[in-house]
Amino acid sequence: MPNRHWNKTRVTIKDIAKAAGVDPSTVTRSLQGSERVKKATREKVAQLAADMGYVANQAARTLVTRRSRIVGLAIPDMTNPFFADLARGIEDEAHKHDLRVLIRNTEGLEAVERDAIRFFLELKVDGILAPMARCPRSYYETLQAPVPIVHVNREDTPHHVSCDRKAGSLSIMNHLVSLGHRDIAFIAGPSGPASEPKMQAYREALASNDINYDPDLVFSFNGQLDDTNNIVNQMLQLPKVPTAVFAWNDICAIGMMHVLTERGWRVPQDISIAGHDDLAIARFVDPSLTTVHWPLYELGQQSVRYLYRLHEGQSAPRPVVPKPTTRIRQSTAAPATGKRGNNA
Amino acid sequence: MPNRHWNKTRVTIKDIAKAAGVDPSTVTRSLQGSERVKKATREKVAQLAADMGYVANQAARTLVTRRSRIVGLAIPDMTNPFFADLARGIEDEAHKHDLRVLIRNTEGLEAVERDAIRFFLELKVDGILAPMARCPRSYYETLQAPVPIVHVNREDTPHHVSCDRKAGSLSIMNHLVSLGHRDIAFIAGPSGPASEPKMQAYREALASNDINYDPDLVFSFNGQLDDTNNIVNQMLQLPKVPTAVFAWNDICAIGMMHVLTERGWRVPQDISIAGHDDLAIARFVDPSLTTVHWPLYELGQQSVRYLYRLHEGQSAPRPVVPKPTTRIRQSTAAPATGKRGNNA
DNA sequence: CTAAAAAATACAAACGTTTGTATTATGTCC
DNA sequence: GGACATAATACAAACGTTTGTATTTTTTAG
Repeated sequence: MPNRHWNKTRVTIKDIAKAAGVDPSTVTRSLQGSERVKKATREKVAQLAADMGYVANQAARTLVTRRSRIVGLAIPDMTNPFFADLARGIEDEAHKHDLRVLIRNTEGLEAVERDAIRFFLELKVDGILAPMARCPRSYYETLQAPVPIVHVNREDTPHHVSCDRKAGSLSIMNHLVSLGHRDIAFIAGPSGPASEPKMQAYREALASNDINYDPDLVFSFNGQLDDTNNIVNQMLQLPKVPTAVFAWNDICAIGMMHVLTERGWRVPQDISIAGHDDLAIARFVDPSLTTVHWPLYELGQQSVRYLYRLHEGQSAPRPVVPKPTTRIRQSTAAPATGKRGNNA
Repeated sequence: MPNRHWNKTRVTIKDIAKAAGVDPSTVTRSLQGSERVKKATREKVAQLAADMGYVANQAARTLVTRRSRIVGLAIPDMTNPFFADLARGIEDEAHKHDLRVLIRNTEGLEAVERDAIRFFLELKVDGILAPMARCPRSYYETLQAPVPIVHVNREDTPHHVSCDRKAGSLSIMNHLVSLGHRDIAFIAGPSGPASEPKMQAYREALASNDINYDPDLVFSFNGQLDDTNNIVNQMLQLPKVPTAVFAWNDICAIGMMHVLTERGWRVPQDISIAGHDDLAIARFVDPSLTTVHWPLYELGQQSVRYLYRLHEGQSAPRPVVPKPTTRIRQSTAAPATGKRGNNA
């Protein structure tokens, strides 16, 4: 017969104390492994706790200690593999500091993000990690949270861990130009503070190579794979189809490669495609994707380390994260000279 | 100057009470919107709370109410898009019951899964959702948790929500047989309780079509995209390369299609590939993937609903979830008659 | 104007830990 | 065997809410 009474009395530290014939405080200290309590007692308590199925009450613990050893992680879109390496870095590092990571999905919506932050604050987490947070800087500035909130991949907030957001984009743009491309499309991401540096890099690279900026060559990607269809449609209708594309991220780049191939365009012969992030799949697709390697794992690690320092009240120099680098693969080549695409 | 003192005194209900000149109990009731307190007082308190930047202490709340309005979600692999729809269903439904969802990654490891469960239990969540949990049934049976633990996509545990795990596999196998295939490979997933029904369906389908079961045609997939390379390698070394593959899931199927294409094998002309789950990408790849549509969103919804019922102590009939159905697309066709592959 | 009913608020205990301090038991040394 | 140090344990207050009950205030009605 399945258990139908969920509110059954739980085993508390007091119950163990009673069973062991000691004071609750001795039980706590035993469970903490304190040297202050005799080894025999410690073992007795441990045994009893196990036998009685004791489960600590984190709520009570948090209440009195005022710390939870939990860090909150607010993630826009769990399914985006971009967060895979990042989360791994975060969890690995958190584990080293005996911290637990709790994730909340924000769906990339400001309202949900705010709810998530508030939720974490109510939970009395020791700190909050917010990669690619969508809420404006002003929100975080006025928040005055009692625990550190560290942003990842964003540079305009009080506490953040990031790496040179323009360097990678610049060098991949220069790569395209050096191959001979002049009509280079840029696919911007969902708008927000994270979006600007790439755009800036795009324009700077054009300028420094004496190429005019043409707003018609800038498209916008909503983050969903399906959207690449629309983008390609728009792009192919241009009087002069660009010879290269610098896409917002690998997802976008791969999606576009797919659609273009379906439409009979060969990558890189007819059109070059470059991505951003260097997700695991980037090496795996055909042709393999030229992209910017983004040090996600390190960003994750460093952000936890930084958060921890702040929480400990230590002076916290902004962490150093390796520079992004370009990975030149097969999806980029010199522009075609003759007819391109399937309208030949 | 950035805030360096994180342990600064927090605003509590008592502070508000003092400021408003009322008792703390009145403040709580005001914040809860209780009719028992005068409207004017309620508004005054609300205003004060906002002005003073009050943030409730969930720990204290949980301690006294013995419920947290949080459900824990232990997920093996966040990056697997399989969980995208599932999580969406879960979060949508949870929201309806004013529950928050907290996610913890288990990396598909039993030890981490156990830690996650314990962690949730200590956090005094109202219930735990464990899709594709890896720990053996015995673990959950003996756990005697004080809150309901509901498994999703698994049928051997006390509380679970699932749908007919064999029906989809059977019908896709029959589809392959009806196309004329007799040498059908099966790619099994990471071992575990979730793995068996598909395998059973595979064998049953073979048996009912008078096809001998050949253990050489069964491979094992570790869940990582890269692994499809090894699988294809092994498969192509068989004296008689199968004409169709029923893959563990869409990820596996898509990976294999990719590798096969690289090796010069055409899908479906040279070999048919069928997947399982019907992820969003399944429609998008080329050729589009024949697969089993798995009602993930509904599973997510129902599991929360079921969990909630259990938690409320209500009688909880096992939820009904729509049957999985097959989606016949372009990756399956009748077997080739002549020479296949690139060794022609 | 008073008594009773209703509305609004105050009181106090409880939830399960942790931790500083006080107390008791044990051991050590001359 | 006493004086002391040390080890082991007990005591008690606190963390910030919630909630049942008691109390006060206001309203209503006769």
